[in-house]
Amino acid sequence: MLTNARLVFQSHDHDRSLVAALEQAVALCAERGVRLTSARKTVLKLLWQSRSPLGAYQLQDQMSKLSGKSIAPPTVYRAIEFLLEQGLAHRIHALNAFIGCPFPNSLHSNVFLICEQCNNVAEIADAKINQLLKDRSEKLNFTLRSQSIELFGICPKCCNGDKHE
Amino acid sequence: MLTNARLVFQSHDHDRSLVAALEQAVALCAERGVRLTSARKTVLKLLWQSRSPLGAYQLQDQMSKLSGKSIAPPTVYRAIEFLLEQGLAHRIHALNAFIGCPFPNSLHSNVFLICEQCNNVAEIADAKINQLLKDRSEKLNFTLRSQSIELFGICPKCCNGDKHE
DNA sequence: AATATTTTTGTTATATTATAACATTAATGT
DNA sequence: ACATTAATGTTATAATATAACAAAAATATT
Repeated sequence: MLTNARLVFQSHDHDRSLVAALEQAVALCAERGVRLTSARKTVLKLLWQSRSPLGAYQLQDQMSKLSGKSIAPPTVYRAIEFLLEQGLAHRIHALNAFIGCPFPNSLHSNVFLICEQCNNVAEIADAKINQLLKDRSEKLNFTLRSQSIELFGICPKCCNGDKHE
Repeated sequence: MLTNARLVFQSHDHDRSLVAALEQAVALCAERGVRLTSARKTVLKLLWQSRSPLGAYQLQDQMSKLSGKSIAPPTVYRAIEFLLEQGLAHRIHALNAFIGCPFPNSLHSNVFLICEQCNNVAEIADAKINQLLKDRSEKLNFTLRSQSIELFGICPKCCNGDKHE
């Protein structure tokens, strides 16, 4: 099982993972011949800086502040669209919000652990989960193409009495 | 594994399952001492009549037509809220749409098979899936409280060349 | 380098989904 | 019958997302 849960649900050097994630994104885009433009990079950076998912309009606010000029929704949504296509970000459907993907180059399962208290989100990539869902689908002659698995609960940090963050 | 997939993804006597579902809902609400009012019943009926999930504004349209008067969004959303609370309907987050629950009185897992072609949705309740997700969560000290599992793909009916419905 | 082509961004407007707040009506309990 | 609670009606608006077209920037072509 691949996960960033221990990282996300604990204090850690967030700046370092941000830098690493951005470097990886740059490399991946170069490799694929797609353009990680400045708007796209900014959105990715903002998503990474936040441990919890950000909505499009939160991103819009932050981008406006950063750039000093007003940013329209389509700008944000286009950047998000690109990042989703490239697997650099994920959409959390239950929250209408977005989050940076911690392992963009691995085949993974879109399994998210969402803390209802601090709103932090960790991702799991687990072969067994994938296999089981594939098995169940096949049994019903359903051809599985993609999945969205959102688990809600309380993260270890919040469980231990920490009030917020 | 409990599922309505074979039913949903095949031709079947839809009216009969509708009647059965409504009867069960009436019984359940009586048992719990909550009121299945006419608005709520209408929404449940509409959700059941449709094999694919309906959005709030689709429900609004249909309710308006049925009643001959215009229905405002809050009316629809309140009915939906009630049905969700009672476990008589589910929200499909990825579609912002709602569907009747085929087994409202069983502890189940909120696993949905969503056909990308005909939009029909089947539900699975599977102990093994639940257990596995619980295990993974526990391993990461994450206290699982609820889940939303949405699987996208092609249902057997559409796979066999049927174009729509 | 100049031009054509493609891709990305800007801009305006609007569609879609969802809820807040308060008035009214209906159901239930006393 | 009256008080209380629950549900619905009504109006307005918030929050999320996209369509359509113009402008600019990057890339490819000559």
